[in-house]
Amino acid sequence: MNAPSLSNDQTEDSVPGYRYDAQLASRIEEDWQQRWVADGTYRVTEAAGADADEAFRPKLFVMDMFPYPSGSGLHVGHPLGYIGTDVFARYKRMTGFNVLHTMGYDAFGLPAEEHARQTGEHPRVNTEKNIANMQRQLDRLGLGHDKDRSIATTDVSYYRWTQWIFLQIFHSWYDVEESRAKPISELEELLASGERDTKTVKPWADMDAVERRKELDAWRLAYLGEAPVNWCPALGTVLANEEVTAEGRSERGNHPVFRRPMKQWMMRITAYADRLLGDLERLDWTESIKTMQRNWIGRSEGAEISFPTSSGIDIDVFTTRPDTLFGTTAMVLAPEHPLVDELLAEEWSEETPLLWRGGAATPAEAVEQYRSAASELTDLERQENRSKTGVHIGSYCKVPVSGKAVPIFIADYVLMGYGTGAVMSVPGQDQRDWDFASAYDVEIVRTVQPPENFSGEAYTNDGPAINSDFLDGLLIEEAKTSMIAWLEEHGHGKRMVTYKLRDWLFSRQRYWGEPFPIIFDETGLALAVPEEHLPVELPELMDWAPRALDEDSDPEPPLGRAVEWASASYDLGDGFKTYQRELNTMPQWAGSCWYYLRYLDPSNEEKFVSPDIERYWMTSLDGGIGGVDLYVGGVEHAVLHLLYARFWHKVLFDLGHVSGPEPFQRLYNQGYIQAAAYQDDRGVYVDAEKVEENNGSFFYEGGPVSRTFGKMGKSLKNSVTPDDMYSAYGADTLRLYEMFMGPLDQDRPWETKSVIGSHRLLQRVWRNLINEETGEATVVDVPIDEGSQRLLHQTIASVADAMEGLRFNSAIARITELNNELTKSSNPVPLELAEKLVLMLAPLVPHIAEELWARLGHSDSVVHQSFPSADAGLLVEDSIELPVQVNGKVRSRIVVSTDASPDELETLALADERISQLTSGNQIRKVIVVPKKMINIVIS
RNA sequence: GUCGGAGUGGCGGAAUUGGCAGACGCGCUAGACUAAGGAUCUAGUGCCCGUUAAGGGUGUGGGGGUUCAAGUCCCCCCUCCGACACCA
Repeated sequence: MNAPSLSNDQTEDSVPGYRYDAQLASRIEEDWQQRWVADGTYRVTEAAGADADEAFRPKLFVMDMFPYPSGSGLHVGHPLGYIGTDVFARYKRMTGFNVLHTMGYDAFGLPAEEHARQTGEHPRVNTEKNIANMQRQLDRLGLGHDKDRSIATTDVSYYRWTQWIFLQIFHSWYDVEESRAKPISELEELLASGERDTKTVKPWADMDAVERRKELDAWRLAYLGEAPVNWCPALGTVLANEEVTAEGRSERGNHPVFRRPMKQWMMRITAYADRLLGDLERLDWTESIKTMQRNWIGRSEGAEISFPTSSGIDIDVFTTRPDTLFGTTAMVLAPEHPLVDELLAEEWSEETPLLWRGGAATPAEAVEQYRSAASELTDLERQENRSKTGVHIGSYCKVPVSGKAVPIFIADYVLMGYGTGAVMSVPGQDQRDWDFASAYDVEIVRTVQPPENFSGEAYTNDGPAINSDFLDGLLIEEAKTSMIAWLEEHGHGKRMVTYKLRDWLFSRQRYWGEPFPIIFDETGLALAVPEEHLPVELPELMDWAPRALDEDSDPEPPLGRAVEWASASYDLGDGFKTYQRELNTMPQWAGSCWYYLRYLDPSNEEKFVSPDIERYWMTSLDGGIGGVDLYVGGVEHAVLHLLYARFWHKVLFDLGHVSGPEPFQRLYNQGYIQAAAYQDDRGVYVDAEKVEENNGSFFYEGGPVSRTFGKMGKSLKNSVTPDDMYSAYGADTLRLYEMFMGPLDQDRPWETKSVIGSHRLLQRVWRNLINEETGEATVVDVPIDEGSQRLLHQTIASVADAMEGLRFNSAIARITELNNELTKSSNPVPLELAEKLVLMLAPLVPHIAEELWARLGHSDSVVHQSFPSADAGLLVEDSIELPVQVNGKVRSRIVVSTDASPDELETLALADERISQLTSGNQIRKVIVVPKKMINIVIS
C-alpha cells in the first residue's frame, strides 16, 4: 500500500504541505477509517490459534457499559471510557491477545416514548435515528470495534432472547437446600412425592388443577405479586425501589412517587442475596462498589424473638442484639403493622400516663389520629424531623426471658418494610430507643456496663452484660450466642438473617420496552408463550396521547390500546384457544442484563449464545471466577444494573446456560469529565466559550462572572463537542488529550486550551519522521546508538507497564520524553527507532500511527503488529548518577559504575570534594549505602 | 451520623516494594523566525533568601511519632468528593 497523497493545499500562509495540522489529520483519519471498514481490520473470531501455523492467542473480552442513544448528541465527556477501553484493547491485541471489543445500544427507555407522546413520531423511528447519529460520532473517533457484533436491545432478534431468558426465570424455582435455581418441573415432582411441603396448607394431592398452578406460581423466580409499589403518575408507571430517590421522587424526571399496593411482576432476587454478597469477594472490583452492593443487600444477623400478649397473639421482632433482651422496656410497632388492630385495648387503664395517650379518649382514637398524621408526612419530612413520636395502644406484651410486661406503642420510626415491622425497644443500648424512651418517659435499663467515664446516652459498644441474669459478665458476642441458645431451647425465638434487599419489581406501564411472553387464560393465572412462538413482537401503536393520571388513578399500560394485539390465540396442547396478553412491558434494565452474552454470538438464531463460544470468551484462563475481563463504566450503575445482571447471570448459570457464576470479573469505573461553568451576577449561566480570564478573575462581555465546575451540558452552557475538536485538531489529538488528562478512574476538568499540548506532541512526532515539505520519511536505516537504545528500551518497558495498569497518562509522558530526545538531536531518526515509536503510539492514536507506518514503508496495518518488547539487558545502565546525602539532605552527586560494591560507593562518596568539605571536622557516625539508589552519611 | 475514596506548584497530574518530590503537559517569562503572531522553534519556571552566580533555607491539608531516610508506615485532627441514611 503506497503512502497516500494527502498534501495540504499550498496557500499564501506558507504552511508546509505536509505539516500535521487539523486538516491533514482529518484526511488521514477519514482515509484510514474507510480502509479499516473495507479490510475488516477489527473483525474477531473465536479461532485464535486454531490453525496449525498460527500461534495460540489467549482471549480477552473488553467491554464498555453500553449507552442509551440520546437524541442530543455527544460531548467530549461521553467517549472517555470508550477511548480508554479502545486503547487497552488495541494494546492487548498487539501483545498477543485475541481481543473482543464491540459496542451496542441500550435503546429501550422512556425518552423515546416521551418524544413520541410529544411529536407522534414512533419510538422506533426516533431511536434508529439517534443510533445512527451516535454511531457516526463514535466512528469518527476511530474506535476499533468489531461492528458485526453490535446489537441494540430494541432489535427484535435481540429481545426475542430477552423474552426467552425471562421464560427461563419464570420456569424456575430456588431450591434453598441446594442454594440454586432449578426447573419448576423438578419442584412439581418433589411436591407430588411429598418431599417438599406446599406453601399453602393443603397437600399437593388434595389440590385441583388450578390450585396446583397457584402453588407452583408461588415458587417461581418470576412471579406476580401483590406488593406495595412505587406509583409515579407523571411517568404513568410504577418504578423499582432502586429508581426512587431518598426524597420519594422518581430518579428520572424527579416526579412525585406514591406507595400503593398493586399486582406486578416480581423477580425473586432475594433468593440470591447470600450468593450475590458472597461472590463479591471473588470479583476484581473497587472496594467502594462492593461496599455499595453490600449495603444495598443489607444482610444482618440476629434473632427473631416472639413476645406473647394476653390476647394470645405473639409479636415477632427481629433484633441484631438478642443479648440485650433483658433491657427491653417497650414494644414498638410500625403504625401500619397488621397486629395493631387486634392488640388494641378497649380503653386506657387508670395508670396509663397522659403522655402516652396522644390526647385521645381511647387507644383506638389515638391510633387513628397517629396514623393519619403519619401518613400526611412525606418521606422527606420524616427524614428532617427525627424527633421520636408515638402512642401507646393500651395493651402490653411479655418479655419472654423475664416475663416482664412492657407497654406496646406504635411509632413511625419503626418501618414496616424492614425486619418484621416491630422492634423490641432497648433504650440502654440503642440511641433511637433512648430518644423515644426519654420523650415518653419509658423505663431505661442498661444491660451492657459502659466504661466509667462514659457520658453518652445509649451505650452501643462492647462490655460485660449486667442486669441480665444468666448473661451477666459475658461480652456481647458470647451473650448473643447464649441468648439465642436459650430462645431456641425454650421455643421463644431463633437465629435469623434479614436483608434490606427486596424482590425486583419488573413491570412497567410503558410501550417502549420488551413485551412479556406471558398470556392469561380464564383462571386469570399466567401462562408462558411457548418458546417456538417467540418473539412476542410489540404492536404498532399510533395513539401516543398522554393520559391525565393522578395519585388515585390506576396505571394504564399503553399496550392495552392495541386491542387486537391484546388477545391472542395459541395452542398450548389442548387446541387453539384465545388468551389475554400481559400488557406491561419489561424495565429498561432487562436488555442490559445480558447484552455481553449476545456480543459473543449475535446472529445465532438457535440459541441466545452458543455454549462453546460462551465458554471460550467467559472462562478465565488464570483461575479467576470468569466473565468479562474488563468492564468499564460509570459508578452510577453500582447497584442497579450491576446487581440485576449478576442475578440473571447466576440464574442462567444454575440452569446450565452459562459456564460461570459471574458476568464481570473485573470492573473499572472511569471518572467524569467536568467543565467550568460561569454565572453572571444574576446567577444566569453564560456561554463558557466566551469567558475571558484575567489575573485569576473571569469576565463575560466585560462583566465579572463566577466559576463553578459541573457536568457538561446545555443547562450550564459549557459543552464542548467531539466535532469541535475534530475540526480544530483531529480525532487522534482528542483521543490523546483525553487519555493524558489523568488516570482513567478520576474525575477531571476539561480545558480546551490544554488540548494544544497533545496536538504538539503528534506534530513533533510527525516532523521527526516526515519531511513537512515533501511528505517523505526522513528516517535512515542505521543502527541505533547506545544511549538512544537504552532510552528506547526503558521507554518501552515503562509504556508497557503503564498500559497494563490503564495509566495511559504515564505512558504518554514516557513517549513524550523519548520524542523530546529525538527532537533535540539534529541527526535523522534511525528506522528501527522510528518503527518502535510508532508501534507504541498505535494503541493511543491509531490513525496517525497507520499513516506513519505506511510512510515508513509497510504495506500491512499497524493494528495487528506486535508491541515492541524491552530488552532487559538494555534497561540497566553501565554507570549511574547517585545522590549523596549528608544527614538526609542531598549535598552532591557522584557518577559510579552500576555494579560498584557498597564499600566502593562509600569510599567514592566520602572522597567527593563537596562531601569531604561538609564532613571534615565532624564525626561520621554512620554511612548508609543503598546500591543503585543513594548514599546517606550521618554526621554528628 | 455510618461507610468508601481523596488532599502534592498558578492548573491537570508523576513518584505502585520507605531511598534524588514536582516526571509529562498547560500556563507563564525571555529569546529566535516574522510585515505580523493567538503558528512554529529554543531556553527558563515549587516557594523564600542570595544583584547574576555559587550556595542556603523551606516544601506533598494540619499536629505528633517510627526511621539514617516518610508524599509513601503508625496515632490524632481538618477539609473535600461519593454512597447510604431512623435497617432495629
